[in-house]
Amino acid sequence: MPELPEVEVVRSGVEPAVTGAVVAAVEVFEERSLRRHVRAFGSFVDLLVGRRILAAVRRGKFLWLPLDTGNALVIHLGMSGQVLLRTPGSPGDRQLRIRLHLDHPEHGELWLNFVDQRIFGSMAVDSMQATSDGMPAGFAGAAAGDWSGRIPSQVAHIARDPIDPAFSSDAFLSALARRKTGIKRALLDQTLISGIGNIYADEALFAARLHYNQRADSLARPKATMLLGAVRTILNRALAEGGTSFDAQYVNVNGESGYFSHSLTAYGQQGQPCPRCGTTLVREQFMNRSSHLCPRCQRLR
DNA sequence: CAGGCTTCCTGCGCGC
DNA sequence: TGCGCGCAGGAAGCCT
Repeated sequence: MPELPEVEVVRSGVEPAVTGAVVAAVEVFEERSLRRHVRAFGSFVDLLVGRRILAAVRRGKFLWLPLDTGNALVIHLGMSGQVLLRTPGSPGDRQLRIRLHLDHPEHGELWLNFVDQRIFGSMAVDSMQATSDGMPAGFAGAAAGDWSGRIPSQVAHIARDPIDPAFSSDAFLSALARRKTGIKRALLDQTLISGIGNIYADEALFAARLHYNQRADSLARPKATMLLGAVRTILNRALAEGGTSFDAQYVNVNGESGYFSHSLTAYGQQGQPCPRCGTTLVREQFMNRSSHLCPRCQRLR
C-alpha cells in the first residue's frame, strides 16, 4: 500500500540516520524477506557488514541505500513494509523480519528494523549500473555523490516517477497514446510511470473524470496531459501532508506513515456522495482489486 | 511481444 | 464463542 508519498516519508525519515553510518551487524529473522536478493551475488549479511551507507535514494516506490562498495541495499516495502529506527535494546517490533545494527558518527548506535506483515516487501543487496539517460537515478534530497548517476540493476527497468525532474512528460504521453490497455492498468505499470498504486490511481482518475477501463490510446493529448497533472497534484499534496521529521520517524511506533486518508476523495469512499455531482460513489472489482469511482462523472466513452 | 492473469503472504473483520 | 472465509494489493513471472 505504500506509494510514492509514503515511501518518500520513509526515505526522508531515515536519511539522516543512515547517511554516513556503518553497518555493524545484520540479523535476518525471515528468509522470505530476502526473496529479491540474488544469492549468487554473495551473502546478504556479508555484503553489508562493515560497509558504510552513503545516502538514501528513491525512485517511485523503490528505496535504496548506496554503499561504499559500489553496491546498494535495495528496499521495497511491498504492501505492508515499514522501516523503523530504534534505540538498541528496544523491545522487538511485531513482524520484525530484518534488523541492521548501525553505527553513526553523530547519532551513535541505532537499529534499523525492517518490519513487514505480509512479506511482499523485501531487502536485497544489488550491484549498481549507470542510468540510461545519464541523469540522477532517483531522489536523494540535497545529497549527491558518485552514486547519483547509478541505479541498482534490479530497479533499472522501473520508470522514473512523475515528480522526478528528469521524468519526460513527452515520452510518457507518447507511450500512453500507444497503449491499448485500460488507463488504470497503464498508471499502475511501473515500467511506464512509477510511484502510483491503487489508491492514488483512483484519486487521479476521479480528478480527471476518467473511467478505469478507458483505453489509454483513446485519450486525446490534452486529456492525458490533464491526467498527468492530476497525478502530480495528488502526489504532491500527499507529500506535503506526510512530511515526517527524523525525530518523528525515530519514535514512530506504527510506522504506517501515511495513507493521509483525510485527503482521499474517491478511494474507500464508496457509498458517499460524489463531491462534484452528488451521485453515490461505487466500488468495483478490476484487475483483482477494487476501483472506486463516480459512475456519473467517470463514464466509459 | 504486448497484455493480462496468477502467485506470493498474513491479519483482520465479518457472517454463520 | 469460534471457526473459516474473503479481502487488502505491489510486482515478478508466466502464459496467451
